[in-house]
Amino acid sequence: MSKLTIKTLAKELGLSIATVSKALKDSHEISTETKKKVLAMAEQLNYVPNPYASSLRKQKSKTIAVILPEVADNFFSLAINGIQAVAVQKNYHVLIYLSHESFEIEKAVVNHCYSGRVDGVLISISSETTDAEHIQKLQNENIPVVFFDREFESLEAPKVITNDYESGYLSAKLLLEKGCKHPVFLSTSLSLSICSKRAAGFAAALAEAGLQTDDFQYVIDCTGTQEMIFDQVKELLQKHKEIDGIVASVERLAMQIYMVSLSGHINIPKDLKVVAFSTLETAPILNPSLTTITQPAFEIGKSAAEVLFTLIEKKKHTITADTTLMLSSKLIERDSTMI
Amino acid sequence: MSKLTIKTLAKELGLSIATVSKALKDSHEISTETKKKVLAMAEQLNYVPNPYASSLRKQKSKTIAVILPEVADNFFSLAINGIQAVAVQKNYHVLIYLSHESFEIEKAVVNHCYSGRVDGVLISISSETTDAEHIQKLQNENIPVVFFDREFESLEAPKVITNDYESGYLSAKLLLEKGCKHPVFLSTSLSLSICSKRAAGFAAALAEAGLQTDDFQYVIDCTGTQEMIFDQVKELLQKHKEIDGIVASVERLAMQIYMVSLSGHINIPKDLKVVAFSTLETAPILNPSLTTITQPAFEIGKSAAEVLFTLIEKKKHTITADTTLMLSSKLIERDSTMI
DNA sequence: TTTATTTACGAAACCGTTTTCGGTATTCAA
DNA sequence: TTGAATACCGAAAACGGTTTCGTAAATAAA
Repeated sequence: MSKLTIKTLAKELGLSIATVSKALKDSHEISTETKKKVLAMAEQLNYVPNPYASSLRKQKSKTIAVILPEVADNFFSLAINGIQAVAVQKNYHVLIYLSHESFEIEKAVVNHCYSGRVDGVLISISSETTDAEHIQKLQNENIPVVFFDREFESLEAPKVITNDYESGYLSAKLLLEKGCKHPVFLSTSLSLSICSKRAAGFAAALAEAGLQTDDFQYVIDCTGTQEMIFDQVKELLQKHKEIDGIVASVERLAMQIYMVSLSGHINIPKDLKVVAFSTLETAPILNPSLTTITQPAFEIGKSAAEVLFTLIEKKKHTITADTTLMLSSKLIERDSTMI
Repeated sequence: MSKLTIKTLAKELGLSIATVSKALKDSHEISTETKKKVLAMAEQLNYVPNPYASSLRKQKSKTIAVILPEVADNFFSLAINGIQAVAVQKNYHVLIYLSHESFEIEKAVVNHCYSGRVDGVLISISSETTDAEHIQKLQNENIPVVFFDREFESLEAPKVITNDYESGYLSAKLLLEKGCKHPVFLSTSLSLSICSKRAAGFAAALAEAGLQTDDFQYVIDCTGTQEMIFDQVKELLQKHKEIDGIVASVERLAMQIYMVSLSGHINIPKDLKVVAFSTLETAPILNPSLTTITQPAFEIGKSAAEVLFTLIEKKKHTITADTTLMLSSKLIERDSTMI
C-alpha cells in the first residue's frame, strides 16, 4: 500500500487536493456536506497529515525544544512534566535535549533549534555556561527563548525562577537558629545565578549574625561525578571539624553529604545539620529526614511553557522581553536540622 | 534580514542550488575547491538547513519518539538518559510523550507518530493498556517499534526488558529467608507484564516453600494517586497484622509503604520487611536503607535505542522482529530486610 | 585525430501540504 | 432581465531542500 497522502484522499473522494485540505481545517468556503464526507473518509482511512510538509509550508513546526543540563535530577523531571502538560494542551510537540552541564554540547544543541525546527525554546543553562551569545543568536532569529530555573542574568529574556536569594538567607538563618557556629554553603558552580544568589543570601544571613566571614571559607564549590563530590565532601568535613552546618545548593550534593555521614561516623543532625535545595520525594523518609528548600518544579515548568506560548502566539501585550516570574520555594523543616 | 536558505547561499556564492546542496553533503561530484568555498560560506553565515524541507524530500525525519507513562519515576529518567545518549551519537532528535498511565492518551500519542513524524518509536506501555492495536498499526506502516521495560507480551516486536520473573522469585525467597511468614506482593497493574511476571516469580517461591497461597491474598493491586496508594497500604497493613513482608513492584509503592510506617508505628524491618523494585538513588540513605531490586535503567534505554536504530537502518540480519534482550536486575540487600 | 570516459556543475522534478486567486453556478437585489 | 453578491470548488504557486538527469569541458583511450 502506498503512503496515504492528501492526494490519495482527494482521488478517493473525487475532489481536488485544495478542497480536501480546506475541508479538513473546517474552512468556510467548503459546504457542510463535503466537509462531512471528507472527515468521514479521513477518519476511515486514518489519514494523518504529514507534519513536515505542513511545517514547511506554514513556516511553523508546532514543536518546542527543552534544553536542560540533566534529567536525573528530580527538579528537571518535574519541570518536564509541567512543560509537557501545557504543550499537549496547546497541541505542541516537545523535543528534549541534554547538555550534561557542558557548554560545548549546549551550543551544539542550540544550533539545532534554528531554521524552523522549533517555534521556541525553554532552557536551563549548563553550569559551564558563562556566555550567552549562542542564545542571543536564537533571539536574533526571532525564536522566542525563555529561561527556567537556571537563567543567564545579563541576557534580556523572560525568566521563570524561584526566590533564590531569600531561600539562601533563610537556610543560613535556620542553621544559625539551630546553633550552628560554622555553617558552610556547598555550591555547584558559582557562575550559575541560582548558586550565586543562594550563596549571597546565605552570606547575608551570616554577616547579619555578626559572623566574621573572613575566618573560614564558607562557600565551597563542588563539581564532578558523584564519586568526586563524595571525596570532596569527605575531605572537607575531615579537615574542618568545626563545620557544624551545611547547605546543599542542589540535590546531588545533599545525597553525597548523607553518604559521607554514613561512611564516616558523622551524625546528622548532632554533629552536622543539613538543609538542601531539593525536590526529593524521599526527603521525609531519609535517615534522618531531610530539611529541604523545595522548589515548585512542576509549576516552574508549567509557567515557563505558558510564557513561551504567549510569546509564540505574539500576545506581546501581556509578556515583555524582560518579564521575570518568581515562584516561591518552601522551606520544610525536618530532622536533619533538629537540635 | 530574510531567512537564510540554500537559495541565498547559492546566490551569494554564484553557484546553483543543486551544487551547494551536494557540496554540503560532501558529494563526490563536487570539486574539492568549491566544497571548501561552500563550507566556508555556510559556516560564516551560520547556515542551518531547514530540517523539515529535508525530511519531506528524504522521507525521514531523523527523529524518534519516546512514549512513557511518566517521567517522575527514576527508572524512566535514567532510561531517557540512555536513549538520548545513543540518539545524539546517531544525530537523531528525540520527542518525548507522556501517557500518564492512560490508554486513551497513549493511543492519541501513538497517532502522532504516523506520516513520517518519526522514524521509529520506543515505548513503555501504560498500565491501562490491554490492547496493542494502535501499536500494531504503527508496525503496519513500517514504523519500527521497540518496547522497553513495559512490553506488550503478545505483540511481536523487539523488546528490551529485565529478568522480572527471576527477580520476583528472588525477592520472595529473600523475605522467606529472613523469616517472613506472610509476605505479600504489591502490584500496580497485573495487566502489566512486568507486574504479572514479578508476581508470578513471587508466587512460585511461596509455593516452593509450601506456603498455602489460598489462605490469604498475597498479591494486592494498588492504583491511583500517591494519597490513594497511601490509604490502601495503610488499610491493608492495619487489617492484616499478619503481613510481615512486602515486595513493592514499583518505586512509588515503596515510598508509600515507608510513609505508612512513619505514620503508623510500624517498624521496618522488625514488624515488616520491605524490598522494592526501584532505581532510587536514595535507597542507601533511607530510614532504614531500602533493599532494592535495581534495574539497569540506563542500559535498558540505551539498548532499546540501539535496537531501534539497527531497525531503522534496516540491518535486519542482526535483529529480527522477535528479538528480546534481557538485562539483569541486581538484588541489593540493605537494612529494610534485616532480621 | 577521433572516440570514450570522467569530472563538475545546473535545470528541473519532486516531497506533501497550504494558500492565493480565479472561475463557475446559484441566489439576491433592483 | 440584468448586475452584483455569494457559495463552492479547483489550478497552481509556493515552502526549502534532495535527487535525477543532462551537458559541457577536460581527460583518457583508441
